Amino acid sequence: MSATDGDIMDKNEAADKRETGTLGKLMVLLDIVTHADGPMRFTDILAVAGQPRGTLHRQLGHLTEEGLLEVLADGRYAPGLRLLDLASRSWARNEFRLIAEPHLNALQQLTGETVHLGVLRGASVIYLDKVEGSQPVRMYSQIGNASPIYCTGVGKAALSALPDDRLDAIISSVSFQHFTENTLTPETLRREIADIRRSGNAFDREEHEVGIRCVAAPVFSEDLSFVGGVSVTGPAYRLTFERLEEWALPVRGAAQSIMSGMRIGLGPRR
Amino acid sequence: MSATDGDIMDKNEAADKRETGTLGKLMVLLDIVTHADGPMRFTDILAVAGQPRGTLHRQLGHLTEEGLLEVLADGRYAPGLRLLDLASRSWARNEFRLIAEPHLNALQQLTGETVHLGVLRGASVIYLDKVEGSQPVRMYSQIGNASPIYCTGVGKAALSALPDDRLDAIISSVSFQHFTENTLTPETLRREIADIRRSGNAFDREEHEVGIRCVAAPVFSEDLSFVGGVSVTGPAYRLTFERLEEWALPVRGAAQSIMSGMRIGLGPRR
DNA sequence: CCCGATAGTTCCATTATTCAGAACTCAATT
DNA sequence: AATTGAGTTCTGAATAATGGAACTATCGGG
Repeated sequence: MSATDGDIMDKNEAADKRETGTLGKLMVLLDIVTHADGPMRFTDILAVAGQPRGTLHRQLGHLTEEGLLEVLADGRYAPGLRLLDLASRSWARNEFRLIAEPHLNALQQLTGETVHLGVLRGASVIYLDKVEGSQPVRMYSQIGNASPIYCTGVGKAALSALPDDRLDAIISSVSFQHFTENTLTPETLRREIADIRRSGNAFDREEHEVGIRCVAAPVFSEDLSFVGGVSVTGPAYRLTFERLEEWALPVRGAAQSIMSGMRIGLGPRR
Repeated sequence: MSATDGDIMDKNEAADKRETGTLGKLMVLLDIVTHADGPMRFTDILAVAGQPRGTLHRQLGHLTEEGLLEVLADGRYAPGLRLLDLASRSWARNEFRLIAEPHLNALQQLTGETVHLGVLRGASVIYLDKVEGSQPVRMYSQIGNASPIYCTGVGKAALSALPDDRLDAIISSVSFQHFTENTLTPETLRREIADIRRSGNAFDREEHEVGIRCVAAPVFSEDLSFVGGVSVTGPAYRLTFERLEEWALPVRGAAQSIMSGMRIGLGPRR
C-alpha cells in the first residue's frame, strides 16, 4: 500500500441512494473506525460521524457488544475480532475462490511470479486470493484489500468486461489519483479498456507503483454477477515487456479455465 | 415464537446477556449464513432464524445492501465481500499483532516450525497471526479461525492467565468434544491449568489432532484486556517430548518479549 | 483547593424504524 | 386450471433509536 493515503475518500458516497436504516448508520461508524490510521477516541469519532453524543455513544456500545469494535484500555475504539472470524469463514467457503484456486496455482507454477485473483466491488477491486512463490507471506497483506480500479491489472481487466453504461458510471464516480508518472487518467483509461476488449489482456506498466508490472485477464460470469480478473505481478526487471507478452496467453488461459469452472460449479441449480 | 421453539442452541456464543437491539438480530443472521456449509436459500434461513417472512426478507435485504451478504445468481445468500475488506483493515492495524510480529518471526527462525499467535474471545481462541516455514501458505487457513479452547496450546495457555471465576465460567459454558484419545475433559483441564500456572508452559500432546503437538505460553496484558498465547506447532515425529521441553523456554521468552512490547506500546495514553 | 476545560455517560419524552402477518406475485407441477 | 412452493410487498401496531440536556469524571493550572 502507498505510504499515506491522506484523507482521499473515493468511497461510494457518490450514488448514495438511501440509507439502510439502522444498519447503514452503524456501518458508517464501522467504516470510520476501520479506515482510521489507528484506534480512535470517542471525541474523534464524534467529530467525523455527525451524530449527537448520546446517539453515538449508544451506537458504539452496540457495535462493541457485538465484537465488531473493541474498546482498548485507554477507552479508544479499534476494529474488533469478530470481523476476523466472520471474514475467515466467508473466505474459506467462497465459491469463486475455491473454483479458481487450482488454476491460480498452475499459473504460479508456470510463471514463478505472484498470482492474484481480484473481484470488482463498487468502484474498487478486492483481492480474493494470492499465490506467491516461496517466501513466508504476510498473509492478509493483500487479501481483502480494496485497491483502485484504474491502476491495477485486475481492475482494468474487470472493467473491460462491463457494458459501457456501468463502465461510465464507475469511471465518473472515481477520483483519479496520480500514483506514478504512468498512472492513467479517465481518458487514457477509456482508450485502454478498448484495447483490453480487443486483445483480452490488461497490463499494468508501473502505473500504481514504480518498478511493479503485471499482466491480467478478465474473469466474469455470464450474468456479470462476478466480475474480476487474474493477474501475474512482479518486478519490472523480471517482467520485461517481452515477458509480459509471453505470459499474456497463459493468463488468458487461466481466466478461461476459471470461467469454465464457474459455469459448471454455479450454472445449474444445486 | 411459534410451536417449534426447542431448537439446537448449543452455539458457543449463546449465553450472552442482553441483545443489542436491531444490530443483534442482524448479526444473528450474519452468523447463520457465515456458519453454514454453503450458500443458503431464503427458506433455509427462514427455518433456522425464527423470524416472520416479511421481517427476514427486509433484514436480509439490508445486509445485502451493505455488502455483508451477497445474493448469488440463483437467489441463495452467501457472505459478502465487505467482510473481507473490513477484516483486512482490522488485521493490518491490530496493535497486538504488530507488537508480536517480530517476536513470532524470531521464534519461527529458532525452531523452524509453525508459530501461532492467538487471542481469547468468549470461549474460543481466534488466531491473530501465523508464521510458517517456507511453503506457500493457504493464508486465511488459520488466521481468524475460532478454535476450541481446551485442546489447543494457545487456548490452554490463555486460560491459565485468567482468574478462577472467569476460568470456571468459561469451562462450564463449553461443551467438550472428544477429538482424539488425548483430548482433555473439564477435570483434566483444570489440573493442567494448575500445571501451566506453575511452569509457565502449555502443551498440546495430540489432543486436537493425531500427530500434531505444540508448546505454548500465555501472553496477556496486566488488566487482562488481552488474553492469549504464542505457540510452536508441528508434527509429532519432529516435536518429540524432549524437543517440546527444549522449546518451552524460548516460547516463554517470546511471550515475555511480546508482553514487554505491549506495556510500552499500550501503557501510556498516547 | 478550586476553577474551568475537556471527555465520556445517563436520562427520557419524541419520533422514526422495525415488526408481524396476511395478501400478493411468479414459476413450476400435476 | 388448480396446486404447491418460494419469494415479495403492504399495512397499522409495537418497539427501538433518537437527540438534547443534565450529569459525572478527569485533568491542568493558578
